[in-house]
Amino acid sequence: MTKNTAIVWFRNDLRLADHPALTAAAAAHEEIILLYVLDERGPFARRGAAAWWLDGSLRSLRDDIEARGGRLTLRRGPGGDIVREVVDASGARAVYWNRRYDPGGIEEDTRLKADLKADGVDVHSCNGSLLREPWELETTTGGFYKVYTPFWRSLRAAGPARPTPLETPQRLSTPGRPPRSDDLDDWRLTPAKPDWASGFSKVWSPGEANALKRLERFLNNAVGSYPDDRNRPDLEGTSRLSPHIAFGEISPNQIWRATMAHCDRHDRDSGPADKFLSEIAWRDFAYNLLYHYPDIGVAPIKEEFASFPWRDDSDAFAKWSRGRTGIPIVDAGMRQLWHTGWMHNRVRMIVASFLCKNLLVHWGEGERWFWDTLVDADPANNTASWQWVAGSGADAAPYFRIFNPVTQSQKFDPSGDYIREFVPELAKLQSKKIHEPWTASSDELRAAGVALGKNYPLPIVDLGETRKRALAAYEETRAA
DNA sequence: TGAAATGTTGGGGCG
DNA sequence: ACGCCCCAACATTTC
Repeated sequence: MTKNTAIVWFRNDLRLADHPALTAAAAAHEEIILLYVLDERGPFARRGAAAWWLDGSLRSLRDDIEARGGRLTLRRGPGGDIVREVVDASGARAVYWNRRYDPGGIEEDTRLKADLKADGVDVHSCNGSLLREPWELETTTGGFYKVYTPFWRSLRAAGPARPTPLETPQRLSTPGRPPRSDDLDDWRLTPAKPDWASGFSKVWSPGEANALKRLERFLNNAVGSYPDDRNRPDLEGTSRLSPHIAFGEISPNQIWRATMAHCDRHDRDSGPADKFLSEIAWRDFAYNLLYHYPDIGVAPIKEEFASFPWRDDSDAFAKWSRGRTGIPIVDAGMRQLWHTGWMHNRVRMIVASFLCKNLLVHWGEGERWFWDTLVDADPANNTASWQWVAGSGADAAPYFRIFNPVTQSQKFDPSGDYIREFVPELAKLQSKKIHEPWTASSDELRAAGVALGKNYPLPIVDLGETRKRALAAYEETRAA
């Protein structure tokens, strides 16, 4: 008869180390079906830039599984239905997965779990992607945290749920007749005709092994200066782990332990480690918010924003999304996003503030653009961060906190080298003028080969006027 | 994880 | 020597 077989359903946890669902399944079952389902439904389906990453991540996972004697089964369709099919076809007695926290994912997992249990199939759901589950950390009054700083204090005191990361299973035994699998090439996750991802592979290497290398490199080279350099888009001051984390090629738990161990050995004070881990913890905080505010992706947390006078301005949005606003730091960020699938976090705040406040375009427009163009698109981070910038989120920046993109640019890209990299038409301008080329003299512009309105746009809005307009709009909704 | 407006202080030029 | 003004530089408040 059939052996004691289990299914491990991979989702945003494309790794073999520190994978609680896999470890539990491997410990209890002779044979494991390792399943990934490409599900194109819902607001958080992988597409665009993230689909490019998914392709690389799955290739890496497949190779790592095969190196351990297993097989990765690839299927396409509604996730729950496909898992059900594979259970029925294989006679598997149990299904293991690491939890999701978005409302659609929770609903699907809950229904599937009930269905399978009713038919005598065991289901085990695990925490594979958070330091602590959203229901684990409570305020002293028994509620969930809505403000980051106390959340972080609580999480830091608690530490991650698993004291040490789980080992990679040495041997993965797949049934002799494994389930039918799609061919990854047939999914065509990478672009062909206009290959907009040609720049991605120069910057990124998806996969679990590369995630670990990236972490190692960051710890050895940059974590010490992280508190100073993390806001500098012109430097390699950040870990650039975000896409690896978003696809679960590495867990926050692994990052926590490795960072602590490294800094114990190398750093007198724990300042850099603490600063870095507090940024990792923002992701946990975003999942905490997504879990407790399931409609964070569609509705403002602060209710007064329901009546905010957002503007419908497809022309301005088009210029923003393609990096043609005439504000150099904004255009540099949006072009970095388009060409590399990633944007420095400081610049994300600047371009988002510009969209929501200077252009008064609804944060949801930006959220969707980021979802399609970021390789690190994350359901919790993306929605929570956009609401944070817009001012409508929990613990959001006060609405009147409006960035001046020129000031931000001068402060965080002092030499202008970040702008020069992504807005080459301005490269010859002096550092003093590159942040606001409209203030340069006609001689300076001519010498730099810049013709405003011709080869680089004039600013599409006046920063001072739109700032006042945003404050007035906020005042309006607050009064209402 | 702001920016701008407004207020305060203190050094220096100058009559 | 003194008062006056100017204006950085810094601090506070306001949005």
